[in-house]
Amino acid sequence: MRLTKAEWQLMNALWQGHPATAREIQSRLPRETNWAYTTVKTMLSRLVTKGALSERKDGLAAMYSPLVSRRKARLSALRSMAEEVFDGSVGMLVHFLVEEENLSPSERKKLIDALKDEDKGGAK
Amino acid sequence: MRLTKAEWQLMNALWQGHPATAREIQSRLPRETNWAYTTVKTMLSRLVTKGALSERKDGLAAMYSPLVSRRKARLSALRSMAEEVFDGSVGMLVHFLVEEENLSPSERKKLIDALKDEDKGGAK
DNA sequence: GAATGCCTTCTACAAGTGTAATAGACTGCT
DNA sequence: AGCAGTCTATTACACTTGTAGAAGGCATTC
Repeated sequence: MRLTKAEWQLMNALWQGHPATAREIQSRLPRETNWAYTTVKTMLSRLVTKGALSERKDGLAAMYSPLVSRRKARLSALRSMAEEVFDGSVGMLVHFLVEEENLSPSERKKLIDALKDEDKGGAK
Repeated sequence: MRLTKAEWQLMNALWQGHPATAREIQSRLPRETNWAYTTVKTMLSRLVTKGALSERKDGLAAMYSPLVSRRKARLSALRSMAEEVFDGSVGMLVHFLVEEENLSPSERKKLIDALKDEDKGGAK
């Protein structure tokens, strides 16, 4: 499931709360994103076709819900990026980030803690 | 400079060593990528147009070189991803990765070391 | 019951991508 | 001189993406 930038914007809006109407979604988009209502609808339909969203009729209007969790979508995006950009190595990706991005001391601390927490989180 | 998957493959091949001819580049592509020579050429031309590569005539044949460093391309890809997928927060991206991906103990160790190395690397 | 407003589906269209065939040039052999 | 091999540039074509207008259906309200 490869999402484009525009699609991420829609999905992000959806994950914020669902089910939601096209109107609601439109209103949740980043301010810069000034899409006509029908543009939003077109995009949403395409996401439905792609299997990323479900569409349920509620009276006249359609209610949309994500069919993939944000977590899974994120994982899959990162995996693709590792694949294409970091010779398939997630480890290298992380390492690059840690080296290149200026993380704040508190962020560093949190990360170190997370890294030390070897086999805790059941959230696998 | 937004690169597509196919374009990353070309660029990766280029960064492996440059300048390089289209033939060389073609031979360095991942095995699964079975592009006709003219396909490679088309892509390369498009990358030249985009400003990602330079093309220099050497006799009949063209030699290509990257105009952006791999590092910069990677940074920019990660920034976009953070933007679109992690509410603009690189920190969140890293954290997500560290939590979700099973890094090997040795990778963890390397990362912790890198994180502790607060103000070392001049490679900023 | 005619106008207003909101929703839906259909259609459109330009730009970007993936993928390549074709045809024209030049090089080197025989 | 002519053929084989290699390059290049041009052209093509289907699919995807971004962006939206148009037209038709139902509800609300004068």
